[in-house]
Amino acid sequence: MKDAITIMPTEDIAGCGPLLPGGRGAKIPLRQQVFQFVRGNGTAARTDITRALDISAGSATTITADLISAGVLREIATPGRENGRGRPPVALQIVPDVAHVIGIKLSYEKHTAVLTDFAGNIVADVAIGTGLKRRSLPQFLDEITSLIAQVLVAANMTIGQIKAIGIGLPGIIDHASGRIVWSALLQDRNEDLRGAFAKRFPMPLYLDNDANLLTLAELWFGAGRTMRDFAVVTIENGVGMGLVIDNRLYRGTHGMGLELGHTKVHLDGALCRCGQRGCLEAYLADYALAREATTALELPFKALAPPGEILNTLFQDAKAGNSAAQTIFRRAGRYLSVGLSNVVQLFDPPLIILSGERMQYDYLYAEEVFDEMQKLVLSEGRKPCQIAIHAWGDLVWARGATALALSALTDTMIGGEEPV
Amino acid sequence: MKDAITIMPTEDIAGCGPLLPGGRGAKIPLRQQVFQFVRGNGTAARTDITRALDISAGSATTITADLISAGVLREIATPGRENGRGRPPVALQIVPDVAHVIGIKLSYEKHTAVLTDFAGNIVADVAIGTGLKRRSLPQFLDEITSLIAQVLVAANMTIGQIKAIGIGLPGIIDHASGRIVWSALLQDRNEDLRGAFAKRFPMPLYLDNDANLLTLAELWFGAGRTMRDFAVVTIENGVGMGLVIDNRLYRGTHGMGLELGHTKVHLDGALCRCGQRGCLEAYLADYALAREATTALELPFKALAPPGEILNTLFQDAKAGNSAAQTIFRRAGRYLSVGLSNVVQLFDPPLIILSGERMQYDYLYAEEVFDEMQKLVLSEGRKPCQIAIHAWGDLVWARGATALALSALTDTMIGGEEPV
DNA sequence: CTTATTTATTTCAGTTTGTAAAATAAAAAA
DNA sequence: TTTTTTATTTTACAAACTGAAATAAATAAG
Repeated sequence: MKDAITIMPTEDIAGCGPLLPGGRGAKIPLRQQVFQFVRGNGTAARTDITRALDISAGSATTITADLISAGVLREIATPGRENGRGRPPVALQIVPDVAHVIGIKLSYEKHTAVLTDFAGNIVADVAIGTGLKRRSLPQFLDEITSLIAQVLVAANMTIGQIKAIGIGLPGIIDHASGRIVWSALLQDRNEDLRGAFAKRFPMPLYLDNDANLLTLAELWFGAGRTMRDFAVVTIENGVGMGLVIDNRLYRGTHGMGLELGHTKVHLDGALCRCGQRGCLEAYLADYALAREATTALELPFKALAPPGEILNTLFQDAKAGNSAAQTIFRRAGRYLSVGLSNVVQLFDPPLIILSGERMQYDYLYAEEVFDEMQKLVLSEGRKPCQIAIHAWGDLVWARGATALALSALTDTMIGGEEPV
Repeated sequence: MKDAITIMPTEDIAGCGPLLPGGRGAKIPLRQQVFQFVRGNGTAARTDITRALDISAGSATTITADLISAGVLREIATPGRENGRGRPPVALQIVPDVAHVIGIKLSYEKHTAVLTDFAGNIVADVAIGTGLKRRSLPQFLDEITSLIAQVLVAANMTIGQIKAIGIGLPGIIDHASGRIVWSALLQDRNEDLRGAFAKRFPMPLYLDNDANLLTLAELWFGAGRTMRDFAVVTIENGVGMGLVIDNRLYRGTHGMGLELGHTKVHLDGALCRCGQRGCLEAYLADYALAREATTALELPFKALAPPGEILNTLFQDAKAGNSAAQTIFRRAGRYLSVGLSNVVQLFDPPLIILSGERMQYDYLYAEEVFDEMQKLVLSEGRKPCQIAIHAWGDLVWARGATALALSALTDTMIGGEEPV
């Protein structure tokens, strides 16, 4: 079973964006396919395009000429080949400073922002802490404005150079309308962030929830680039999930599906912060573990200690051999197996990426957990689902947000539809 | 909440097949769109096509002329309009006897077959009982051959007129390769039914599992025709599920997802016939209820009584006020709530169709069950998921199989890809 | 140094799949 | 009859490609 688990390196590859064309048989115009291919590979010659996309050489010439005259593509000098016979290919690349975008992740304790160029290269990033618990929309906008200002200073750029902004936050977000249906960060519900943003800034704003941001980050910069279908599961404050089908993010019909954390794994089970009982999250999320920890470790009741700290103590204790602490992790691990097996059973992805910042508790991500997961799955004739563990830096989310902005921006600049 | 539940009539509408074009922005050729539109509506004039598909009148002329000369479409005399002003539209329809298909459902106690024309009209149907438990592939093929022969006799047709055959059966079926990875109907696993079939019959064979058949039936003939996305859940021998996304059947990556019956709803819970514990099916399927019934009703241990009979007794007892019997249904109902809420939580469909032959136990399909389901779902800003209960006759499955055959046949006759 | 060979790119004459607008057809109303 | 209205057909033309021949730019061979 061990070979079914991969610990992913935090590699640094050229190019960004999905490397496969979108939806089955979907005939997106060659213009976009070419653009995405070049962006995906960093640089590419016309022949590469011809071969990779299986189009005629004539089309490659016409389309690249078109994109070059549109200013989004350019030829670059190649560092002389070593063993070439015929006419040398001339490499093309995205013109990086045609446009820039900012991606923002808003969270409970820290907000981050990343500024990238049109080719997806990071130009600058900033992080700010926040003391606020729940904010009004104007306060929220002030925080966003401040983040934008800071990252512009760090990049030594002006707001006019930013052509799109992507924002992600936990909660129920309506991607299509740009409204925040509900979020623990805000005082009120159903706030029209896009509308309010438009009164302060000229460029378009794209919103999504944080799990989708992470999934997008995997699709654009991570393990999912070469995968047509995969699922992403993340355990942080809650248990989040994202799904890519046919190289595009699947958001559910109303854009509020994939709430893995609130699927029920026990009738009348443990209490979840959503008010329900038996949610997967109530066995796995940091607050759930912290809750048990206060009992098991006979900690003094401290309402003020952040769950993160309690968990670290708990983890140290477990490592040191405290069997109560170990039980807590072990039970959580079993529930993780159940949750993952349900994902496999329903979505049948070839790969599940466990992704996020806090992929650290070995007890949760132990081989036995994945072994048990595979056992819980009907395995008649099934290829076992691969599991990849991907620990990113804390900029993942914001990078995902830049992907959101970039893909929308590409839509408007190249025309037509892109596989977000 | 009551308005969120619909009991569907078994209507009889003209036309068949999905009424909406496939995948988002998917540019399927107009030729196919036109064909599907006419088939979907039963009859349609060129103007209807022009307006509905938003194409130019010229294209309508060209394409219909093309389809007419290909022999798949024809003009029919219209029964004079009542209040028409201008030139009367001339109606077009699919030529029904260009081709015929047979759809077959193979099951534990009964096999059914339906023969339809190219427009999807039923020409004949047959059902045969079967005493066999587990068969060899040759025995299986003999049964299929016999069904085909009988339905041909009933329709007074010859095998040469059949251009495609669709077959569905419970188990793990590889739709793409036409192999039966595993089925309780067969002795051996990984049998190449398509290959074996090809040695006896000249026409192509399309295979799928029974839950997908039912979903296809809803998409082609039932409640799903006007829905872009919906889920189908069926409770029979097991708990099955199907999903339509963007007007096409979603099969999971390896074509073996959507095993709702084997998602876990209880760690170390009730024993399922799959060998695992805590599967949803172990609380809901007929064998699970029958298992409890033998305890509660203090029935003599009868290994021979079929679950259906035991269940009927149980149901009568519950109706008569036996509280043990009622508890059994009530618990099953609660688990159904949990299963459905998990479906909503993960897939977020606007509609779940509870479909199948045996939608009869009011205790399971009571309003309270759906009420509880809605309560189990995170409902912040969410439109409540509609529930429709659709009790079909026992030909549903075989009709779904004809849809499988018809859609593949259309592919080859009209060219290109269809949203199966 | 010149010529062949090889590989990359461009040019150019179709083809396919549509559209838009004018022309034609067929009916009811004036 | 003539007008009006709606349906269908015709015709010219555009967009997005393809395939094959022509051209470019390099190395290898003589």
